[in-house]
Amino acid sequence: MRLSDLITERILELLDESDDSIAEIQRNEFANGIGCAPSQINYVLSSRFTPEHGFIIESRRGGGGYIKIKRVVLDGSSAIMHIINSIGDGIDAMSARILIENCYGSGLIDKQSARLMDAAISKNVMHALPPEIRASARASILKEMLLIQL
Amino acid sequence: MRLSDLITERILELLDESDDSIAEIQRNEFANGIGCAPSQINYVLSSRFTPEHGFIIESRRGGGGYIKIKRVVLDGSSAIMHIINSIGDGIDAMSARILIENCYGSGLIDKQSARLMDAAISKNVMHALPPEIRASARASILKEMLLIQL
DNA sequence: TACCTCTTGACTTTTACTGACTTTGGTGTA
DNA sequence: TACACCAAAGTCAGTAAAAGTCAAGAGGTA
Repeated sequence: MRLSDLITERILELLDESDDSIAEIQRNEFANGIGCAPSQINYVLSSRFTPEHGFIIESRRGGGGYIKIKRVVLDGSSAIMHIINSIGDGIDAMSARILIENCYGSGLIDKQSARLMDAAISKNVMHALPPEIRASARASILKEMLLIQL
Repeated sequence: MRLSDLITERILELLDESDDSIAEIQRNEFANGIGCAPSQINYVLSSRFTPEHGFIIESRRGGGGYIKIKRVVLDGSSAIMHIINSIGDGIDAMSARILIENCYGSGLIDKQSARLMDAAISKNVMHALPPEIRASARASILKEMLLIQL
């Protein structure tokens, strides 16, 4: 198993254990418990705990420093509207997948809808389109599909 | 025996051995065990393990990467599989709408799925694509979305 | 022959991980 | 207060480990 997966798992565990959806760690100590370089924690946080994934990070350096990982829960159709607006005219494959995952993770859409969205913008579909219009095609498909979730 | 046949056989074996119909391989290692170029695995996957054949591929690059081959259909005679095969390389807007309606009417898909399919191939989406590829885009989107209903 | 399937290898892109160096905050002391 | 020092976290460039892409050629087959 990858280190980054292990780290992700541990953080999610901490989040699940806490009742306010906040995990607080000390970077060096945490890295030590896992057996990796401290900077690896930053790598995982910046690649998997971004606002797009539905998390907010807050930290402090110096003596008694810490890192707080907060899970933000979106709700309601205003959130969907907000997401639709954030998509803009184009979106790359990775961002789209993360967005769908985040919508599902925060309960805005159900699993079946998430799977259908993934299918609609899947590689097989995009492959049939000219590369230069894929981003905008993804965007418009996603937006249409999110619209009916309102 | 051709390499591609051998590779196909090995993957099918792995699928049969697994109890969840998912074969997970590491491309380089797998290619090495067979004695072929790693890219040959991609060739086999893209020519014989397509959605039309009833498989879904998922992969990840980078350290600890993998390729997952999922068999989504065990019984090629299912109604949805027939419909997927009947779509072909292209479908016009009207036929697509009727097809979705029929799937819903006959209970093959639920209402939410039908609405999402309509949204994914709606006028707004198609409008963003060059006219000459709309039929094929509709077809591939529909096929992908129908596949996950299996 | 002409066409299609296969096969390869060079090159690209993505992801993971580390370590050296930087920045920031807290604490103790003259 | 000012300054030195220590204890954190942050940054970044570099390396390695994967999978993806594509063009070119080989080999069968109608």
